[in-house]
Amino acid sequence: MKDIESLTYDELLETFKTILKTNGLKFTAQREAILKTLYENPDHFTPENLYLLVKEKYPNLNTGITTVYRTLNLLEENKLATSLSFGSQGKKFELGNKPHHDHLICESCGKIIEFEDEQIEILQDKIAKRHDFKLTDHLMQLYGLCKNCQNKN
Amino acid sequence: MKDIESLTYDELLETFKTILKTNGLKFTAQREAILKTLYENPDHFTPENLYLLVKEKYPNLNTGITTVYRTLNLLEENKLATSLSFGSQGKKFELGNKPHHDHLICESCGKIIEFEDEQIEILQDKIAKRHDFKLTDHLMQLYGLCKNCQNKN
DNA sequence: CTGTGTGCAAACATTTTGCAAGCAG
DNA sequence: CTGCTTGCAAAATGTTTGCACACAG
Repeated sequence: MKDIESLTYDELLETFKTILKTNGLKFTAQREAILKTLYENPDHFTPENLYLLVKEKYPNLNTGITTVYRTLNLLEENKLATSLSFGSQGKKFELGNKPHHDHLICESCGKIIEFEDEQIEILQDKIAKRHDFKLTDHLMQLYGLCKNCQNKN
Repeated sequence: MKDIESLTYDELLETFKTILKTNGLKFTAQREAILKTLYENPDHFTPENLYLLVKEKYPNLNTGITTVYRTLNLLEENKLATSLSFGSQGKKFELGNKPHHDHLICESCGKIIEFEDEQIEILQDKIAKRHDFKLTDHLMQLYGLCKNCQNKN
């Protein structure tokens, strides 16, 4: 499978429909609305944020937050989305199955920058090997102040 | 200040008392019980786990989980403890102010192995610089299967 | 004594679950 | 039609707060 982030929306939608069919699940308007909202806003969402945005964009669907949670979990189980745990509480989700990218998080304004670094990947593999671990995933988050917020003070 | 993890318990206790005094706070039996339990069990605790262990070791103090939370937050604010956010929910705490160490986490048995790697630190600084970030902290967690759990299958 | 600390219960915040009605296939 | 899906309300977690009493300094 291609990386999710390089798919057009139609390709993504097809992938999603295939997953649903394979699992005997149904394609519904709410599920599509959530997928599309994630696709069109390449940010990191809390379930709450996403819920509000979906309600705003598709008010007639009257989507419940329960459905947002259920859909996000469904997407994550099928590798169409990824969740991140942050400092204090809550989770954030992003569309895509990006095994090799990490996050820089501004502690002042909350901005999240994604980055990739192959050398980090290589080092992680070495470390895992050193401890007899078979790696399945990793999480790296760098916290600090972004350029803007450094200047504010 | 020396690294927390190299302190004897008495030194740690003195550090804690100094912090309390400096902040006009009081040294209580519950706070000591929690600190001592953390010191004697160099593991990663959820507040719940720690609460149960403290209750078991010091049943007469009748420590409440509220106090455990409050004490952990107090320790964290004063850099005597660090908390980690994990996958789904909850936090884990560990004693110590260890700015430069990270975790390997077994997804099967939950075991946590700590490691340090200077090269990773160096790379992180480079990445931050590349994005004009001023780093204050970082979190790196590698998920996988430990040796034992690989063999189980 | 004074004011901080404590445990309890209640409040909160986030996420999950039970259920009856709705709708996709 | 069948049974998966939905929204709602309620439950389940994990964490914080209000309060009256306890106790450290």
